[in-house]
Amino acid sequence: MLALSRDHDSVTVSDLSAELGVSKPSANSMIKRLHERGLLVYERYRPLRLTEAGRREAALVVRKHRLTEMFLVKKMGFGWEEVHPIAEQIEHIDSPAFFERMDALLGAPDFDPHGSPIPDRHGNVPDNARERLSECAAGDLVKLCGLDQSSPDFLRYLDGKGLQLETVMEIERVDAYDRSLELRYAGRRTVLPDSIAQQLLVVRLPHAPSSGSATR
Amino acid sequence: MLALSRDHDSVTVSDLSAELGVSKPSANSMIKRLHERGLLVYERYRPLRLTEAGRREAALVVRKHRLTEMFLVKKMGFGWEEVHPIAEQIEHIDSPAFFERMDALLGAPDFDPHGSPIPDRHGNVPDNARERLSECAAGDLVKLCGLDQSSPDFLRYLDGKGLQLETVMEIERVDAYDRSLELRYAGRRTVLPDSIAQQLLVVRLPHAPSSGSATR
DNA sequence: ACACAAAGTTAGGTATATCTAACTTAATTC
DNA sequence: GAATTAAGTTAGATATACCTAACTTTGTGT
Repeated sequence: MLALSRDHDSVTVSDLSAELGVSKPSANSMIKRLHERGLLVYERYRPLRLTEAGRREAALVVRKHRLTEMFLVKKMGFGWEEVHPIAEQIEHIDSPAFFERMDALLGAPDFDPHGSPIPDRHGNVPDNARERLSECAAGDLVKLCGLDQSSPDFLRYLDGKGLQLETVMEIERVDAYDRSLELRYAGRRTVLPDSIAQQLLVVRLPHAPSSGSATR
Repeated sequence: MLALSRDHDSVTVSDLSAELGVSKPSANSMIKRLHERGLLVYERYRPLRLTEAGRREAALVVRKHRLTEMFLVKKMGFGWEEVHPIAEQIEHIDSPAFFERMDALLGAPDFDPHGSPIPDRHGNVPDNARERLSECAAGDLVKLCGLDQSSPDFLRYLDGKGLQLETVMEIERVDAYDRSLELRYAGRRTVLPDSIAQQLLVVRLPHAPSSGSATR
């Protein structure tokens, strides 16, 4: 529900049934159960919305998932492309102490290894203003800080380009016709198609001082 | 099954049903399912035995459980009395890579935080010759290396006595009547009742050289 | 405003895992 | 060795989570 409501503001029974790989009647009865638990707003034939309690409960599961991904990468040496299926299982472990310990060992991180925000223990999601790389202009200096999608293939593609979170990139040129970007970062020069740039979330940095001008 | 077959050599339906907290018919049908999967030997009205395949499969779950306990204690800072319920959940995670990583980070330990042996990745259980503290005699020098029981209360009791795995103890005196033991270790002198000593597994060490005699 | 397609719902069926109650087999005691 | 008791099993009920097929509602296009 929470994932689907990011894109479309209201979610349909069909969306859920497709997402979960179950029939529509099955999705329907799950929805009714969640409604009885007060986690979503349900009226027959109407689109669905999470209640605040539902959104919070979902965010707490997301918190466990993303903390786990971070732990797997930072403390256990996994690559960012392998952690999702493991975290999907561990997120269902029922032990507040376990996840609190992870959080503490990681230094209470705000973002997971894919740059997605980790909700706090009350279900509030930290939000930083990020924009898509595809919306930036030539001359901009930006830092990669999130991904719109985290499929293993995509992550390996980025690995192949030497791109990681926190990589600082300078946009050299934007092609007027296909909107592909020519970038310089970490001593390389790369061209990314617009389709990829749309999936990369960045923060804009103050422009690099070309001559030696101290900040301030 | 595996846990129960440690004590009694053959296991009964009632034992299992009591252990699992389900009715005997439920235990019975579980047993039949395991029999169909070739994991245990079952004939109507006869006692049960694990097959070799069953014993191995069970040992691999125990491996995951004990590796997890070790990881929680050594890498995440939990106390030995808190890890069992968490490990009971994590042992069911389906990810060979996850447990391999744990094993590697821990340096392939042979024993868990309670001194119980960790089966290897083929389901073989390392066995070291251990005996009960209650069977030792005055004058013996022993090292605590395992527990027969690991309930949180028992573990906290041991914490209170300053007893941990690897603690080396000298047996000062064994009471002829109640068989309680007077011990010296870590700068303390303690009396343990026989009921406790029966639960402590130790290895016997060569006697302390009272005068300066070099080993060899 | 009506028809029609898409989405949502209900009804009813199947499979599974549990239970209780009744029955069968095995083991023990006199 | 027969009777009694404990253990094991079968039969049948209940609850749950899914399914397919049939039906209802909504909303859109002409």
